Amino acid sequence: MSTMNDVAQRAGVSLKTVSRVVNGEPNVSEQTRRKVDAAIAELDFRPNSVARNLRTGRIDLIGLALPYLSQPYFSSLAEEIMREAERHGLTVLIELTEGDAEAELALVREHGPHLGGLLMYPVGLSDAQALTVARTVPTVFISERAYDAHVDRVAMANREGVRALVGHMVSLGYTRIAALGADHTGRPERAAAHLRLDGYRDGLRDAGLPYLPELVLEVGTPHWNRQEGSAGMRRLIEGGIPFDAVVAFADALALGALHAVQEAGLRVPAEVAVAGFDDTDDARYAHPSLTSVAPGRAQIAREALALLNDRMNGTVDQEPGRLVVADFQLTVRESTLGGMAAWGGA
Amino acid sequence: MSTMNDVAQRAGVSLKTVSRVVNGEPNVSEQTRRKVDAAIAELDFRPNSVARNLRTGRIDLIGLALPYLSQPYFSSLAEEIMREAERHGLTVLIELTEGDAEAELALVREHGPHLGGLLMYPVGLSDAQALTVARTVPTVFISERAYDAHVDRVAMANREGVRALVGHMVSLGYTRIAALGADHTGRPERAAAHLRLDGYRDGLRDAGLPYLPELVLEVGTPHWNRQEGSAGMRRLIEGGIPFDAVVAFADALALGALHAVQEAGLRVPAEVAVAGFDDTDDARYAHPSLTSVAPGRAQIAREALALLNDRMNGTVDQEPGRLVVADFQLTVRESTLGGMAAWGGA
DNA sequence: TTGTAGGCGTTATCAA
DNA sequence: TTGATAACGCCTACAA
Repeated sequence: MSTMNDVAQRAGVSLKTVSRVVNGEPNVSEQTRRKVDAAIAELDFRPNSVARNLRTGRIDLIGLALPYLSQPYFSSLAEEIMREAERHGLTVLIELTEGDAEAELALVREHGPHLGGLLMYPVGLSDAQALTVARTVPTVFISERAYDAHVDRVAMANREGVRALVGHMVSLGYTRIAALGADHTGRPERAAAHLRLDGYRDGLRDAGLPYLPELVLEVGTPHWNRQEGSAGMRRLIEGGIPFDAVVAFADALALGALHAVQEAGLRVPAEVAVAGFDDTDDARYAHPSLTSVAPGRAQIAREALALLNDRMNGTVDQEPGRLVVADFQLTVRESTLGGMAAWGGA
Repeated sequence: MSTMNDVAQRAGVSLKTVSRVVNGEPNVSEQTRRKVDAAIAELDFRPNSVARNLRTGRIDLIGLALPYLSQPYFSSLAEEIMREAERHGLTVLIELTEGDAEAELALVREHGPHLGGLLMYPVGLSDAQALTVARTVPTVFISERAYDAHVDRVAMANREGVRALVGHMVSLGYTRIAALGADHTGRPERAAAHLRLDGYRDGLRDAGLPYLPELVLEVGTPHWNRQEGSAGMRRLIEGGIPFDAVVAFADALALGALHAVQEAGLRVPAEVAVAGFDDTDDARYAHPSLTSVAPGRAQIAREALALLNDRMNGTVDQEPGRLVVADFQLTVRESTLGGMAAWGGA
């Protein structure tokens, strides 16, 4: 690799002049600029970002800490974030935490000081630990859980999204709407479940429908997967409790429910309507295709990077602790609306 | 952040002595070492890797270039690679190419010179471009396509895997076995399709079965998704060509096929057996659960990092161009074996 | 066993 | 508009 020095010699100018041209600074004559540009091209010079970072103390590398990459929500979130980071001229270093507080902390201890910023989807972190993280490196959380510690955060419209889902069901004439995925442990890391249940209650209230505890299904583990969804739905069916719709708090739960409902010989949506949350690809390709709430992944990525950028550049005097809630979108498909769309369609 | 200088002052020793302690070099008295360690702890000193890298020219950062992250195969591969990289003390910087040769090259131009190594799943790269990449930075390809340019490579057992799949079908008594996902364009970037078709022929030959072109289904696009699988299968069914098994070249195709077969009122596996390739989570959770070939992701990650590590450290005198083919595993589930396993089981 | 001098490639300072 | 010189934090070579 050629260095700035090589370019300077070749162009017959000083080091600093090359630096000026490279960084687009003013006060360089057009003629000099051309000479330098030519030399840069000839030598295929590329600035050494390591050296640049050392000198400026600014780092164009941000960390992205996620529990997993193999779950559709996280991998598509990661994709969006990487695209957005590129727009900001930032490079993304991905770390997996597996949802373990110790791993989340270790990562920050290890890499934090050498990162320009950090986007984290915290799982196990306590309030105190969250503060430690945010003190080590400019941080933005992507999380449904609110932290006491003041950290900038981007969240989904959990409550409003489910509320709209229930409203949609009601508008189609369904009245005995089950909720799938509730949590009654009250543990803070299950905030998404709590907020979505709140939204479910809101939706019922909007419609003047009663809240029936027997229609609210908890699932065995905090993992919202198809098996849990399927098992939960089977319990409801076997319990003989009448219902005509299911609002699941995640697409995976909804897909499991879909399976159990169909296995029980019930037609979807003629006899039972089903909807999910997340709008994953699986929802689009399911049979029937699944109505779902799209949480605005692109916006989440955009907002998260905007907040982080502010912090990194110090271009904001507001205290950390800002909250942005992304807009959601209700994506209606066959599982609530019937056979209008073709299988696999949007 | 405190620097080595701060530590040196605090401990009352020279900069170099601190450096020795930090890097675990010999020739430091136990007493001095303790003094320095104490100062390091008090100041919470962490070596600045930027400065270190600038000086040593060695970088513990590797790039991982993938076309997408939102497809299950790539996200789970990325997970495995990150786990393995951590074991090697390497940090992973992920880049998305979207399968575009220009993006693949740009990424290498931009970041290549400042990376310790690169793992790439090339898609659009020509032979000449592959050489450019490998010259810029120590590179290992994860790819089914063989490049003329000598670059180390890790691949799946495409041919052997499908051959085993066909053998499995034959052992269960199926004789009219369709292949789904063939490519007759011969384009090099579709090497996986070619090799898997070879494996299909091998399997038939092993069993003394004839190769019947009417049972070999091409899909419309190079994208192996459910819709393509479903459409392909429908063509076969509507064509009235008798068949009793389907070997799909990807799980997504198999899942689409499963759907089309069931929609046509055929029972799986009683009337038609179905199998895929990749062993994604979707295969495990499908209904019926899908028999598939597990391509050995963990081993692919392990071998790729082993090869890359060799190159980065120069601990190998072999020319680049080594090839490692990962072991595969046939995962038999309900879609070929019947209702022995519970839905959602392994 | 310990320390000094110099330099990695870039940007910042200040003078010309 | 340009350039000489110092500095970022660390490691290597060599000297003490």
